[in-house]
Amino acid sequence: MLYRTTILSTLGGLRHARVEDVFHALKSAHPGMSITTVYRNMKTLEDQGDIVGFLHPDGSVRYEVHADEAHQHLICESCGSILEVKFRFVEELSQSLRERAQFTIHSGKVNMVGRCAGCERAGG
Amino acid sequence: MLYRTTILSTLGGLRHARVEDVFHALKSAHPGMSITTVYRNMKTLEDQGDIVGFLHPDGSVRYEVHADEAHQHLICESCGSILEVKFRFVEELSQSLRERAQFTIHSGKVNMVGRCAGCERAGG
DNA sequence: TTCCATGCAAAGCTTTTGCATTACT
DNA sequence: AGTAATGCAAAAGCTTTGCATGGAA
Repeated sequence: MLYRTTILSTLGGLRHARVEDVFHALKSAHPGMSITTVYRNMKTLEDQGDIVGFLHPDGSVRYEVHADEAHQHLICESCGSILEVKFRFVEELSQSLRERAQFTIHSGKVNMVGRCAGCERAGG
Repeated sequence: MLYRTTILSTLGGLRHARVEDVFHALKSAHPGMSITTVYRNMKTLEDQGDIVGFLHPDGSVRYEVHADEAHQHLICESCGSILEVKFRFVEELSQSLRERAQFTIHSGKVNMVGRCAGCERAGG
C-alpha cells in the first residue's frame, strides 16, 4: 500500500490515462519504481472499485478515478480525445431496460465513438 | 484475395468473433491456413469498411460484418454476451450533438456495458 | 513478368507471474 | 513473526513484420 494512494491521485490528475502514462508520470518523482507495481496496484484499485477501466478505440485500456456522478464518454476515433458528458436519457433508458429486459446498464460505461468538432473540420 | 471472402462469410456466421475465433472456425476446412493470414485479411476488411471492430470488456477485440442498419451493443460485463439493439434516440442524439457540439456519433459504435438478465439473477 | 496473398518464423508490445527482498502491523 | 508490497527477470499472450514462396493478372 505504499504507492496505492500516489497512483490514485496521479491518475486523478491525468484523467484518462493508460498504465504506462501513470508510470511515466510517477517515474520522475520515484525513479526506482517498477511498472509492474503500477499494473498490480491499478488492478487492485479497479477490483476495489476505486478506478474504472474502459477501452479506447486505439486499443489501449484507459482508466479514470471512479466518479460518484456517472457520466458517459464521447470518444473521437480520429484524435482519441475523450469528452465526458451526462445525458439524462441514460438514466431513463437504464431504468426502462432494467424493467423490461432485466439488463442493468452500468451508466458509467456508456461509450460513444465518433468524430469531434476539430477533426470533423480538419477532415482528418 | 483467396481467403478474403471466406473470412468475411465465416465472420458473418460467428457474429461477434475474435480473430482467433475466425481462425479456429476455418482451420478444419483449411488446415494449412495461418493465423497471420486471418489477421492480415481482417485488417484489410476493416480498412475497407466491410467489417467493424469493437472492444469487449474482457479486453479482446471483436469483429462483426458491417451492417447497413446501425445498431448499438448491450454488453454483459459478467458473461460477455452481446445484445444488438436499436434505439431510436441514438439517431436523435446524433443529430442533436452534430448541431450543437459538432460531434458526429458513429451510431454503430455505441456500446453500453452492464449485466444481462441471466447474470443479474445468478448474482455472479 | 509484375503484383498480391500466403506461411513460417521472428520480433514487438503489453500484461502477468515467480521469486527473493523489503516494508508495514 | 506474519502479511502485504515491491523490483527484477522471465514468461505469456496477442499482433505485426520480414522474407522467401506461390498464385493471380
